[in-house]
Amino acid sequence: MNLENTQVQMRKGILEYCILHIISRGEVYASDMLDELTTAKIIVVEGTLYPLLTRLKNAELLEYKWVESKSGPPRKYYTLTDKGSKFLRNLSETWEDLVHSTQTITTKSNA
Amino acid sequence: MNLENTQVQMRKGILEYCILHIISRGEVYASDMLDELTTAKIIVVEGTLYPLLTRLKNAELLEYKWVESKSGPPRKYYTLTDKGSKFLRNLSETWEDLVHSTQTITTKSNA
DNA sequence: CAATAGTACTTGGCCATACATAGTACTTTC
DNA sequence: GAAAGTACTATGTATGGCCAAGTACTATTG
Repeated sequence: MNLENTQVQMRKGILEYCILHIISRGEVYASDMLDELTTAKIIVVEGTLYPLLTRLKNAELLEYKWVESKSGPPRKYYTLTDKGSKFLRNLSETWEDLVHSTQTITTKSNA
Repeated sequence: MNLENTQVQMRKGILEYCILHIISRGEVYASDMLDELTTAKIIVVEGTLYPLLTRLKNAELLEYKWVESKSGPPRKYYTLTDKGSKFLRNLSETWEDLVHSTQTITTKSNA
């Protein structure tokens, strides 16, 4: 058990939430997402993102279409399905609750 | 992949953070923690909490002393070690960053 | 037109945590 | 001394993030 481990654990699920959010705002492909996550200081590597997208697609929360690119191979542009939108709304609630609960714990002073 | 799974994943690491925080405020034993977590709407079962405490102790972030109880078996009262305090401070930073990053993503409107 | 570099996506294996479930040990109460 | 309650322990499972290596397509370049 070390700090790095716990930090990794803390990210679990949150990444999924962020990805869904980014896609909910419009069609994007993987590199777009990586850029936005990096800007928000959430560093993600390909080996994390691609499998996640595949899982989300298999769960029918996402769908994609191939779009040809002028500079390289074609790209998968993702959009949310209806199921994905619903899922995201639920997840938002969960996240808000979690943040609130954590705040309750961490801002409580010595009794 | 379903909602429940992701919710479970979201808790990972955060629980550890909350536990450390609760202990940082003074000597407590497991049931105290369960009560406080439940009050904050973080539902935890024994099978999750006890192994976590053992892990934290083995990592030398916690130490405990046995205290006899008037109503049942003796209890382990936990306190943070110096190492634990440092760990908690690091974790606080990680958590704050994560919340902030997530907010950056989720409050961004359609570009 | 091979060879190289760059972009986009894929795959397999590893690890740590949360959880379910069952079990041990001690104390009080009737 | 049997039952109920409290506190802690042990085992096995599943999941997601990560590392690392690999595939496939396009554009450039000598």
